[in-house]
Amino acid sequence: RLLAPVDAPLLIWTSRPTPFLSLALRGLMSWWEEEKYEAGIKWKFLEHKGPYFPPEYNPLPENLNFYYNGEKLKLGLRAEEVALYFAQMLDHEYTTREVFRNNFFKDWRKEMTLEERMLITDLEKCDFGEYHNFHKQKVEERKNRTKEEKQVLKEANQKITDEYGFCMLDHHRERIGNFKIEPPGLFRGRGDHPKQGLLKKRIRPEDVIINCSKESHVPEPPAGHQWKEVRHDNTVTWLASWTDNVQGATKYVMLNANSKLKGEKDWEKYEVARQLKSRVDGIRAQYKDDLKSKQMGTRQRAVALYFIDKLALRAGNEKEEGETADTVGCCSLRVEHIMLHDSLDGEKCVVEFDFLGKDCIRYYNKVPVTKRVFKNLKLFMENKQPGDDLFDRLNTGMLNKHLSSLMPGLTAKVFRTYNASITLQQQLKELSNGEDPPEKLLSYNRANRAVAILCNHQRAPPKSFEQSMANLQAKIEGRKEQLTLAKAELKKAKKEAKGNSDTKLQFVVEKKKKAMQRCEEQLLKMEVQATDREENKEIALSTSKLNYLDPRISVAWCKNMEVQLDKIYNKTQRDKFAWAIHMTEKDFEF
DNA sequence: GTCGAGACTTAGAAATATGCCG
DNA sequence: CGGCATATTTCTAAGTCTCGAC
Repeated sequence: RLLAPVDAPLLIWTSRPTPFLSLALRGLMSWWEEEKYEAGIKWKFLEHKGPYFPPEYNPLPENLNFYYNGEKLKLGLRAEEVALYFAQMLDHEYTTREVFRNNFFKDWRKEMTLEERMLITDLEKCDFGEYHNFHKQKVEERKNRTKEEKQVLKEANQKITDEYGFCMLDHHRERIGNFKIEPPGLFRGRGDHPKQGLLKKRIRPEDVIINCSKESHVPEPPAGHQWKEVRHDNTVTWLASWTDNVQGATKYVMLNANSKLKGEKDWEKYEVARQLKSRVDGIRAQYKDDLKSKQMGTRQRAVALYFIDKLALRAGNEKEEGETADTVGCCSLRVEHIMLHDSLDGEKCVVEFDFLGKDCIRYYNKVPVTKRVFKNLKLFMENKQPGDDLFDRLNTGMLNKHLSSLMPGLTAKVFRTYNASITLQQQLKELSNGEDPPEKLLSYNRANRAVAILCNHQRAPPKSFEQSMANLQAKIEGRKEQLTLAKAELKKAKKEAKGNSDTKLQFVVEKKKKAMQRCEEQLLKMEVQATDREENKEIALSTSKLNYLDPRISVAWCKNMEVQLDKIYNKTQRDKFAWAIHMTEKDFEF
């Protein structure tokens, strides 16, 4: 375990607690300048108002009807509410899926009265049309709200945030990340999820555990209700929790990313990754050596580590079958997920990966590997069925146990952080040659993009992508014409001014020149933007920026390149990375 | 060693806000 | 100044990893 980040300013000031404490107490110090608590203790004082509950169900107007088999039918309140969840989603592809429909129907029937259940036995015979239209109408109304109405709503929301969105943690007033209890609805899993469509039930105060300090004012449950439990556990960071009925998982109310608790953890994460930097050569030498081991388990571990390091694959924990979509990571790869090519496209020993990873995002890649890795893979695949585990003698527990013996704090995911950050740093060095601001930004985005590609961070292309590209192209053409015109005018003005000492004419030349240059600049800016956008069509940059790239690399780059920080980090991101912005100098090296 | 619960980070989609252009 | 594209925020699912019971 790390006690303190490697090159952190001196944090442990136990020898002079008084001035330190008073500053901290008065809120004059930033958290990254404060002393840390002993291992495992996350806070000494925690006070909050409890989570915010969504409004109760508001019954539909009397005149709205549901039809079963063409017959008008008045549903009871509970059945009506759940039916509306489904009706609201009718425009979504989800509601056409067999699994979604069956799951919904099964759970919906549980909410029905006995009579309703006797009657309604076939989802195909259900007509939610009026519910659906009612919902669409509501959405339309929401869209058409006047400025004044929007303002009123905004203020009401702000009031809720002011009251429930903050807590006191030690001497800091901190923003809470998700202080709103998740509203009920139909479960929307990603990809081919076996539980899609199941009813996600309404959470009541009786389901919620509150965590706060003993000496704090315990939050009041909503009128007429009780909390499930109030506990005072300062070894955890959550303020409230409940169990989700669909997956049986615990959900938490936690602090915002700009908080002390989250920030410290983030900082520590990058410090561990930097430690890996200085040890990675040795670790690579070792797993290369392990490829020859007599122990099959060791060899499998070595190949897995090779993939995790080279391709930034996730660890790949086992998953409970039938509970989630069928996705894999490194350790859970199956024989069917890779194909071996002795030679492909002029390269030798090529492994072709094709599998669904986290969030059912497809990982597809063709990678040349070393002979030894290739031979090992052949061996691991011998006499196996497509559905068998590739690494049958390995799991994430064993892998991480081994890693933590190589370096304290080292786990599989540290390689992702390390490789992402080091790639950004290298790319920024290679790509940036002092140019115009838009070109510098393009370089930054390209470096970011290299990381996003490494980590396989994808997105659905924006709906209006083609249109917006075409618009931009048209604008570029327009600007080009304008530039030609501007150039011609400049030439003309120069000609007129030549051999003429009239300062007025000289002045005109200057003016035309400026106009031409401005035009040129704008054209360049647009062309750069077009390139950037095209390259970014199916790549999501935000995930790596937020979770994998040591912000100090970016802050140092901005300082060196004289780029405004807000060109690469928006307000939220600057808040989250305040610690890095505060402490980073030009010479920072990851 | 194995297993499941628990706690926390990482993820892309969807909703909402912003701002730009005619 | 309104409509639309883009940027930001919100939402919550889906991972990783640790720990304690057996």
